Amino acid sequence: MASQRTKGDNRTADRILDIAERLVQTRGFNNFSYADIAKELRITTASLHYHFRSKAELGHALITRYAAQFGESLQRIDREISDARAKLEAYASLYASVLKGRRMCMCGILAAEYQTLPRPMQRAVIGFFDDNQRWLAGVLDNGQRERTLAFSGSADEVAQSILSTLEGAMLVARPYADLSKFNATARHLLSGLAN
Amino acid sequence: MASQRTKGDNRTADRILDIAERLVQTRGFNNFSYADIAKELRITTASLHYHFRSKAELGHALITRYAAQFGESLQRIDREISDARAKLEAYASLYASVLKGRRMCMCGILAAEYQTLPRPMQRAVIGFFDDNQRWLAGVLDNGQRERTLAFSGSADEVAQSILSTLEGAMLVARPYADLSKFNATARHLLSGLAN
DNA sequence: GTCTATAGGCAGATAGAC
DNA sequence: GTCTATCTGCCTATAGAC
Repeated sequence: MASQRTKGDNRTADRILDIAERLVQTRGFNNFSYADIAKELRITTASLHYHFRSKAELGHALITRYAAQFGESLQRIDREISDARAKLEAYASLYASVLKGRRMCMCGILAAEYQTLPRPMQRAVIGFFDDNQRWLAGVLDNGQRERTLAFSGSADEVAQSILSTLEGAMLVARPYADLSKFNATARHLLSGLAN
Repeated sequence: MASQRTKGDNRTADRILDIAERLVQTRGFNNFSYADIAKELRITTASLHYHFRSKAELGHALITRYAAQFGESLQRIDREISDARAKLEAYASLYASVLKGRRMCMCGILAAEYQTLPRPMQRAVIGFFDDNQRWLAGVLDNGQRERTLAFSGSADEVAQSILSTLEGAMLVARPYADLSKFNATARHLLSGLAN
């Protein structure tokens, strides 16, 4: 199918994605409508369908863009920080900054709705988690070799554990609107990896 | 308002709650309908409204019952297990058994939808988390005194951390339908509290 | 690219008979 | 307690004019 990239001007498509992204991260994929976006953007829902033929397609585009942006953040960490422990702290800060906006990690909230999502979105959520875990495992491996990190079990298992803990910390802290609840968990998590 | 408790026979109400509970834990509160329950129970949606006047009321009853059952499980742990570390393992097993049924913790999935929930349900979700954290903090305090557990930071912070980690481990593991992913995180979590 | 108009379905909820 | 019938509203999506 022709993606919106093939259409000349995609500033509108980007603005749609911006609004939809915020709505997904605050309300979940099934709990916002084309009407919500249309109202905010001051266009009609019919126009939205020109940019994204279906909500499923919009949803898939959302995850794709989100994962790409997150990947860029990880590359920036790799570029600017060499110490493994500092990398993990920067990683946790990515989550904290999302939570600061009263949002969940997009794939965290989609994981909660997983069984109601269209297949392509399900696969993309899994892909996001896999990418994160792979990156974390790499950081952990390096840290262990350089003796700046210490942990028992495999790097994969600990990577899984870090991802889960940060997602859970966001999930639980958000209803309280209390960033310090998140930070306490992140701090405890990282202190367990100190050498 | 007259709750369904005041009405003579509440076997039907209980069956409604059983079905709705499973639907919430697999799909989320906003992603199932009275029609779903009605079909499974072979009654009409109009009859459902006799037992629970509104979906909001049904949702509140769901959390209340879930929290009460969970509380009973905690009491049973307190009764049957004295070692603090073994209590935490039993606590993690509660989560594992929920996940085994492809379900999320009810309040975990409701936390993801938090901003779309009616006020009374929001308060009940917070209450569930508070209760769990309080119980965990008590276990941690005892374990620290008896030197069977060791951790840095306050018992409250570590309790918060345990709750968050287990909720997150469920959230992330469920799309993979892989219990071992959950277990790896739970094991890593508890190993960090060993003495 | 955006609009009006509308289709077709599903949601939660209520009235009133039995 | 359960039913039929119905209401109102919202949802995603499409046809076709501009």
